[in-house]
Amino acid sequence: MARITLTLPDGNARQYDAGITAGEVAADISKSLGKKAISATVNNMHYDLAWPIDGDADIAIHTMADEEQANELLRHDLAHIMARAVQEIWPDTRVTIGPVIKDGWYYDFDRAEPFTPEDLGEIEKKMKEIINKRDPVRTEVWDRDVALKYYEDRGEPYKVELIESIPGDEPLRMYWHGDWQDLCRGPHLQHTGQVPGDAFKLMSIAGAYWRGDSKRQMLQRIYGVAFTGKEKLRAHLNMLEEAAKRDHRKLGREMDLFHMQEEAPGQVFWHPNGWTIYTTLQDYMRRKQRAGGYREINTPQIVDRKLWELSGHWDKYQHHMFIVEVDESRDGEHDDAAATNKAETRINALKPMNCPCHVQVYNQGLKSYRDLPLRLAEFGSCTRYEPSGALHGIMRVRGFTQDDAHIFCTEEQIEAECARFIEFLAEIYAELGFPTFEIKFATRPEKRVGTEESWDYVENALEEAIRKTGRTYTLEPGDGAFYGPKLDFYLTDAIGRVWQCGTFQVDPNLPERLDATYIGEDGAKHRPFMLHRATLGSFERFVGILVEEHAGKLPFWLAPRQVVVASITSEADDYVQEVVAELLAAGVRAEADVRNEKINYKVREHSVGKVPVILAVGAREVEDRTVSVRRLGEKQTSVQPLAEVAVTLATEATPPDLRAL
RNA sequence: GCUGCUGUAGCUCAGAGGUAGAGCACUCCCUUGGUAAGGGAGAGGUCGAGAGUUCAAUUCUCUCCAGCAGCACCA
Repeated sequence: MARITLTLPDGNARQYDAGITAGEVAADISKSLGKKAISATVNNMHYDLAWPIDGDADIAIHTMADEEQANELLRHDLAHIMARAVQEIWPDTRVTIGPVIKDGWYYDFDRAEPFTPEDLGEIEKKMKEIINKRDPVRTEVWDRDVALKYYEDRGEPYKVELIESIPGDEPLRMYWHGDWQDLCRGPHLQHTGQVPGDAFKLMSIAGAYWRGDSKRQMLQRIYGVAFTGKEKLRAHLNMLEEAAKRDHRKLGREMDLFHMQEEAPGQVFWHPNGWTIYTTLQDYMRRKQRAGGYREINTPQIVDRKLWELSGHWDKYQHHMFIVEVDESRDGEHDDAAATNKAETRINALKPMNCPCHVQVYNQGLKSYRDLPLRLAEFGSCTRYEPSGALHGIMRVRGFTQDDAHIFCTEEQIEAECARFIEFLAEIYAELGFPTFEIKFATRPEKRVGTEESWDYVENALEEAIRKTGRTYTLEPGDGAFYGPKLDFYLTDAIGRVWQCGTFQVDPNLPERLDATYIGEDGAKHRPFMLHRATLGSFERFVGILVEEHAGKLPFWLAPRQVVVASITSEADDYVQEVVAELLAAGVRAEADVRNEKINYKVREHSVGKVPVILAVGAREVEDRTVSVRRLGEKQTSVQPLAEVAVTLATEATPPDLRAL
């Protein structure tokens, strides 16, 4: 029997017979470790205690104290336990797959009857029974034929399909939780009793396509969350509650930022408060872009289909466009007669993107290589017929405005423009309170146009640009557009949700289709590259992110209502107006509250409304020309001279790019 | 778009086969109150839209619309 050497994390090496299991190793190290062990990491692979180790390896034994591994195991075991529970309650249910995800797991089932929320309780109860039984977990490796036959006989077509999709040389591993069996890569715990029965919860039921393919069967997915202890579960549920409180749809209503209604699904009715945030952000971006070498333009909203046919969008994205048909023969007096005259009907589309229009601006007049790089920016209002199920508050809408720009440049300029953009974006994100962000680099997809050399060059330029900014990125191989690679910029909000905002895409295709050219140094016509880029993405989404990130308590300069001056007695009313006037003159968004209400009431109402500063004035303040300053979230107040407060607040109200250093 | 759920006053929600209720918000009155809800009165609803069953539908059934969760999508 061959001998192998296993090296522990402390560097200690031990000799064993090949084929020893991780569990046996743990027991050999110490009796107590043998009891506490749940799994092992063997050469960076998460190993089941029951799996044999065949060669020399680094090994680390895990116990429940190793959060990462413990979570993975217990969540995966819970997936199996849940599937078993479901099949025990409803034997006619077919099982499919059940992976571990962030904070928990899901399992997809095929069952004629829909699961109801009440069913979740029943399933949970059954799961707890299974956990209490402490059923042993057992694993075996099976031959393909045996496995296929097994699942065919049991009428589990999804499992059969799964096996057929697994490459032939991979071993098929089976796991049993008690008598219940599932095809599974593992690893797992040793018995069902190791799963903490009080630290999991079934969360929701939803539809999900088999194999993620919308053309295939829709299954029923049950989501669960699980942790190593019940305090952690409670903390997680608590976090979800907090997240719900800062939902921009809820805050949007509470802060009177915007509303949406049935007649215009996916489009925003901005109220004064929300529009203040929006325009403040837009003014800021306009200044940043001007300083960043962009020229701002504006292009039409409704464009004849001919242009979309030329650009290629009519072919591929027609179903995502709002089509506007206009009878050109209409004269306003004989609508009925004219409407029948189809020959004069003109078909337009609301622009779903700005790029083709920007090329039209570029194409006016001859361009020289001296004009490049030419950076054309537009706060472009776009309309897209997004699928109904995709809409989400103001984060995913049908009508939105991008902080869009297209940079026309030569191939050699791509790298510098890319680096320049990353710096541009990084500064803006930092000023808006997001010092860190993630870059995803999407490279050439399977289906693509262009030569390999060109892809090599452009991908290399982007990579080099990122490198020069000293930033890191994650590679998304094959995720690029069919015409070129792209960078996407992601922000993480205060509760860990990730949002795609910025983007940078290299496009040699559209200039080709729309025949954009420039005259080179050699006097000949050349084809420019087009770089699509957006910093915030869309104002709608970004306002939503800001609201959620700050739980409505926006930075002072972005807060729609910055200061409320509240009278304590009506004798102070005149002074209140004076204070408001002085603050307004200083550039602060101030308003008066001289309603016949107690100061307690006013403080509460404006605090709930997330007004960052409340200035209360009564007889004393009138006398001394002071104000009592109360900051949102703080209990104590301080009485300060009005003149001083006006200066302080005026400074805070200044956007970050205009502040003196 | 798909699966499931939901739609009652501005908001949060209760309700029942016989044309509706609470709290907050709103209006008016009293109260001039010192930092998170003072008191009283009043007004406010084709119960998402349409069709069907019924003597009778907001309630039951169907269709549509919108929203929510997830999936798919996000050029």
